[in-house]
Amino acid sequence: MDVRVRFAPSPTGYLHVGGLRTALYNYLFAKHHNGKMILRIEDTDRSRYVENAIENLISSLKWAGINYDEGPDIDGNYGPYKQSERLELYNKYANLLLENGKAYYAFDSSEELEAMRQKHQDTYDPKYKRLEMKNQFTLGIEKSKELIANGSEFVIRLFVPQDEEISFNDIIRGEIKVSTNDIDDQILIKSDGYPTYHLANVVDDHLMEISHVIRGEEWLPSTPKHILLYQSFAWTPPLYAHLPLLLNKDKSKLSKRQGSVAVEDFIQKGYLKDAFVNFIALLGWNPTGDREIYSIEEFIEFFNLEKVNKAGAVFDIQKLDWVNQQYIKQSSPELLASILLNAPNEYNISITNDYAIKLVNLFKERITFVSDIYTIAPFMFTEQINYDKEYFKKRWNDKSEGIITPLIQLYADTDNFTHSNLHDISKSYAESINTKIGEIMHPIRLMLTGQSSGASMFETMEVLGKEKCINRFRFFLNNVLNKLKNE
RNA sequence: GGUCCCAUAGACUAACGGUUAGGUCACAAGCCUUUCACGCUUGCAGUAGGGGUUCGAAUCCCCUUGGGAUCACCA
Repeated sequence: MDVRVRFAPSPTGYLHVGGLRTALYNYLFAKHHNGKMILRIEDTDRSRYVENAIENLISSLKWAGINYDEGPDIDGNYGPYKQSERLELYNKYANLLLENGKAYYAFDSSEELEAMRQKHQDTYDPKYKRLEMKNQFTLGIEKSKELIANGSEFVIRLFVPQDEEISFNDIIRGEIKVSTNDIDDQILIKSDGYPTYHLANVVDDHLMEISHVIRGEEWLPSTPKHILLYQSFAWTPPLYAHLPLLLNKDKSKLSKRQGSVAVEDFIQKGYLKDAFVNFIALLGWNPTGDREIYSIEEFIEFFNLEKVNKAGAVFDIQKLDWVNQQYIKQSSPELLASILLNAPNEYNISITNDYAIKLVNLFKERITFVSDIYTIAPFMFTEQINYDKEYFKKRWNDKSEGIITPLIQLYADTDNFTHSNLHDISKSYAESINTKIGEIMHPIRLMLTGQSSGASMFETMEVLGKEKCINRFRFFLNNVLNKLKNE
């Protein structure tokens, strides 16, 4: 069997991280089996139309490297790939069900439906009461057709039989059985002529020859309806795999209320694509359990639905950040430099690629995001050094000025301003005056950076360059030191 | 409330029915070091509870408890 899977989001504004995980698993599964992945846009709710939503969705998928084979922007033999462009199809198949007695017309207003639910509120039974409402059964087929001919609004509902058992085999969860007595007479075609998810989904999956439906667990309760639809059409249903949910800290379904859920938010925060994908892939599935970092090729090679977990997984930002750090450490300086150069920052200077490469090499072991360099090392971008009183008290003592002044002259006298030479000069100087190197490192860092800790000092000096270092030393001694002492 | 799904440490997870229940994040300590990180080492911490089946159960079955999803002319 040819593997054909689909990711079928509705364009409600942005791609949810749960959606990305679903898309990713579809992609990994398709690639693993040399199959095809389809992107289908489920835009059958006109009231929820959002400008640019499809473009956002696609750009987030592309960012993550999920390259589907067919979709609204990639032609295939099963298009169109937007449901709003397939309306005749749904109506055609709804009519087929009507003719076969598997579906029927109904004319209830939203007020009447509301009243019906109110009436059965005590038993909490909101299912459609076929024999109590206004439809083809209570009005008769003649009257129904007359109403439609006269322009009455109508919907088409699925006729759900009594006392039958619907069962299907979920790849992740095994056999699931539900009685038809628990299934509602679902609306298939809305009064605006658009299909609901259930009809459109089944018709499209069939016509697009989808072999495996891999989707979120929230769809599990409506899968029996879909099976019933397949049976009503006498079609063979696809295989199903319902993925565990991504969860908030409190174990509820991951939602906007408890933090970012839009993939674009994570892009904007500066997560590396490969890191984010790596983290998402391992939420609910792990090929071995003793590795945390995999390439996308390895994910494709190892992916299998059978090993996907059943229980939901909490989306833990702390671990995401750790994964991102791992990727920063293993990324090329060129890549990191280009990210740094493109990251927004508050400094009105333009830095060279060469300088950016030096910066990422210097700081990449102590950042979570590349752009952190701008916040942890302002002294690399501006001469406006902020000298903190607390740091001064911590890193400067009565002897510091006497120790540092001659050393500055030694630095000024060398033409070889490399970290190793600076280290040698400093070390032999410290030995000559019989002091520990820490006695000179701390004051130097304070003078140059205003900070009490940070990256390797001599490497920092090399990146900064001789001229800036000497100027800052002198400026500090002449203009800053007395102020700090007197504060 | 009905229906369905789920249950290994705080979080992510591994474990043909046979392991001292393994790895990772977080947390703690130590080492490294000019500081802070990185790294390394060590530690803390788990099979929800109760019954079965079995020579043997985290693993299979049942019950309880707990959590979640879903029940729209939204997807």
